[in-house]
Amino acid sequence: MTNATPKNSQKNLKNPKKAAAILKAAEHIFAQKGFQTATISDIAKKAKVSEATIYEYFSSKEELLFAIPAEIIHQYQEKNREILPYIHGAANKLRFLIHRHLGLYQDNPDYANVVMLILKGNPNFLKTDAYKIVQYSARNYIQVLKEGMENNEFRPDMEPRIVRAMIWGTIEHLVTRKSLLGKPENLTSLTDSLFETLFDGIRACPRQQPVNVNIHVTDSRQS
Amino acid sequence: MTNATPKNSQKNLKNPKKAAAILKAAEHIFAQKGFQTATISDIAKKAKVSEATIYEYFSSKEELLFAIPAEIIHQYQEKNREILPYIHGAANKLRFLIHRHLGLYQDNPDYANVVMLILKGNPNFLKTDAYKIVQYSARNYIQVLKEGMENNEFRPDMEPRIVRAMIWGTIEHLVTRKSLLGKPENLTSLTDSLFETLFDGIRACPRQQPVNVNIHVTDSRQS
Amino acid sequence: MTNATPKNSQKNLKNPKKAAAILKAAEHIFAQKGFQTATISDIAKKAKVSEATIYEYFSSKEELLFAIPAEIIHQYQEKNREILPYIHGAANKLRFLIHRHLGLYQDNPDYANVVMLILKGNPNFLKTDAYKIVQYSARNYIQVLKEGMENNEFRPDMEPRIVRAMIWGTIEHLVTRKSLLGKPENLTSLTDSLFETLFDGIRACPRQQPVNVNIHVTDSRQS
Amino acid sequence: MTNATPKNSQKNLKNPKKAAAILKAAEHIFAQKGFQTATISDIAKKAKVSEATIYEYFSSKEELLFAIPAEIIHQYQEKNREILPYIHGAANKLRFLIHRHLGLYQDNPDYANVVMLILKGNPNFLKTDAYKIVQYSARNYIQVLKEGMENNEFRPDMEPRIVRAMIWGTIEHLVTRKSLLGKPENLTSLTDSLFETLFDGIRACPRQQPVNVNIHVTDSRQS
DNA sequence: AATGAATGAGATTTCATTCAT
DNA sequence: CATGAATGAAATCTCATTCAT
Repeated sequence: MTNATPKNSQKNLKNPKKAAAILKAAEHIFAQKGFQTATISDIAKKAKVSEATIYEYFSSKEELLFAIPAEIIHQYQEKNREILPYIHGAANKLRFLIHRHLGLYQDNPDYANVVMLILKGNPNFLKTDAYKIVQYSARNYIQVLKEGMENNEFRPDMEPRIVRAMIWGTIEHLVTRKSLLGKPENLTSLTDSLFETLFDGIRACPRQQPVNVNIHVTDSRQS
Repeated sequence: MTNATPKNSQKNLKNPKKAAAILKAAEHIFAQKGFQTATISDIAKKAKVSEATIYEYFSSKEELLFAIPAEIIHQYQEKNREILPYIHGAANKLRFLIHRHLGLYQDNPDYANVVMLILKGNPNFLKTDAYKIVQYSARNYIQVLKEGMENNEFRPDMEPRIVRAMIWGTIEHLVTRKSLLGKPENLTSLTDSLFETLFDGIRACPRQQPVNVNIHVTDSRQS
Repeated sequence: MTNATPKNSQKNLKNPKKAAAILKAAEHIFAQKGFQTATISDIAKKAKVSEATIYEYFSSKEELLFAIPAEIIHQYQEKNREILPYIHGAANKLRFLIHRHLGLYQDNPDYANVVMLILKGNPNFLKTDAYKIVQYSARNYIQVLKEGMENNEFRPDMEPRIVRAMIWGTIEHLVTRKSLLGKPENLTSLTDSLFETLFDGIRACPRQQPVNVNIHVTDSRQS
Repeated sequence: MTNATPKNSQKNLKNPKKAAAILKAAEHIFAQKGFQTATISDIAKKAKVSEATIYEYFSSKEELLFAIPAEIIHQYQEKNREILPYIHGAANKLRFLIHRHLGLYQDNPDYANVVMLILKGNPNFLKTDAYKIVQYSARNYIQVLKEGMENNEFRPDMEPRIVRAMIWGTIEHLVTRKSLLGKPENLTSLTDSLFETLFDGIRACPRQQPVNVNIHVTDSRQS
């Protein structure tokens, strides 16, 4: 029962196009119906393969579920890695990460559903390789936050873990709401609000009344 | 799912002690095993009643799940309502709400599991009465935030919905992490970090706003 | 997975009549179709219960199979134990045991099929409690054989284990043939042939031992 | 099951080496796991061919199973036929047959497993050509037994079919025990015990009390 | 001749749920 | 009220087998 060599360790097995089609179908069906309610038969139908074929590519329904994030996250990370160096300043980088993060879910609503409503509640997902990538992606934030502290862009007494928790938590909260209620129609447009609030806090500016300076120019010259 | 005539509209039906025992058992078993994996039989065993008895009190497994939050949230709200008036200032109220919120999950880890890992992912929960209370509880935050804006404790350009999303998101993120990874051992001790970060932001040298200077030049020279 | 308390340790669970009906049906269907070919559905239909009910009484198809011999062997043993004391002489007892043994299978052809064609080839059966009874029943033979050796009914240099193997082997061979080919129509009628051959061997002119003759010569002649 | 035009009537089709390799692999895997549990995939892996290739040589899993005995029995028979004429006396021949029979299984434990635990319980096997050879091999015994009766080596009232059943039954019983329990480590060493018991029976020698003969010599001569 | 890839076809098993007592 | 007993209804997963290359 303890398979040293799991049946399908690499997803590239056999026909990768078909594997991708199955994954896409699974993503959609799971997003639509949830994990338990969705059936392999549904997914097979959508992917236009037989149920048995799905098992040629993924050894169980759960493995199929866990395989969904891999590709999408990989590409997401890749692009981040590519662009980040060109952005100057930790604050700008942070804003970029948030924007990308929200964009990821905005552009892939099925994926958002799967992650927020299904994967997040599944403790087994934590043991997954896909989860490793997620963790890795979390480190991006920490790096940028630390960079900002060294830079003097961010407060030196900032606690990166709390801040990251705030960012992720907020994003996940917003994405989940959108998944369930459809409410924040547009996620990426919230980037700035989120970023600014995070950056400047919510404390009222200590009443920055303008200072009035009266300058009286007296010309002592005799013209 | 929307039962016109729900079998047991009031949970107080029959023996309320037994209903509570069943709920407590359900909370524990669901927290332990997840919704699908948990069986009515498990819950019946834990509650020391027969499976059929559970159906005397709750009309379905899902209704049983959805019934879990009612009592605990009710008491939570009650206490909040009771204490809040005695706290001065919106900031202090906000800090209090955060502390209570974290405390709720910290003190009820089974409940935390059920909410974060099971209920949050179940779209049907939104149709529930129990969810109404949750929504109501969200309004507390909004009220306090608005109070703070009117007070001039919070910035006038603050967006309450975003801020509330940040608070809830962060809290849920932390609680979920604790549920899954056990990691932030102590949740309530994070209250201040969270609150301060939210309040003051992460920008270095905050309040570095330029001073507005009105220059009024009066020229007494005779031209 | 390692159930300390197997789901249905005692078959008497619930309605013993129903359990017996299921067993009888299973015996018949298994005998007819073999283990793999037979389906739970077949058995359920024959027993006039639902498939699920079968699983209320027996936790798996294999357990159901293994449960078949228990009752029948128990009664067989019981009767043997009851009668044996009234039979005089090891040879007679042995003949009786053989007769009973053949009779058991002759009177229960379905049971014979199940044992000879299915159970005998299933290594898991050896771990079964039912198998313990079978072993116990084997000891009957050994006892009687030993009794006969002490009695001087059987040769002192006889090897009980070989003889028992011969008896069991022959019986099983005959029963299997009957199960498969229907050939020895009547099994019990072979008791005597088997017993005699075993008893006297196949050597021609047995007991051809030289006769010892004491010659006592009395001479009445007058010398 | 009775294929009018069996796909591969002669096993020598194509590459006979490969056919033999597949058969050897099948023998091993079937012996190890049983018929149902063993998969074509297992066998293919062991034989280092693809699953499809197996179907080039054998038209079904069951045909593959049934093909296992052919070669081994053929050689066994061949050798028997070769040697038997050189053995004098039916008793010696019988002893030889028993010895060979036990030796066959002793030297081929996988084969023993397959025959005793799998083939014996499969009624379809009886329809097989391979089974014909087995039957033929049984006739050897009958011939020798009859020869012994004509010879006056064996009792004239002996019943060859019973005796053959005893021999086969005993052998199969012993082999099965060894397959399942590993118990009679060495099978061939039991040849003599088995033969002697069969030959001389188990009856104690009838207390050969010496016969007293009184000879009274009377001399009627007149001296 | 050999095989990689695809699938048809079911059977076992599990529970939530019901109902008669 | 409480429950023991019965079951309906599926869904996952497994392989033997086929076929195009």
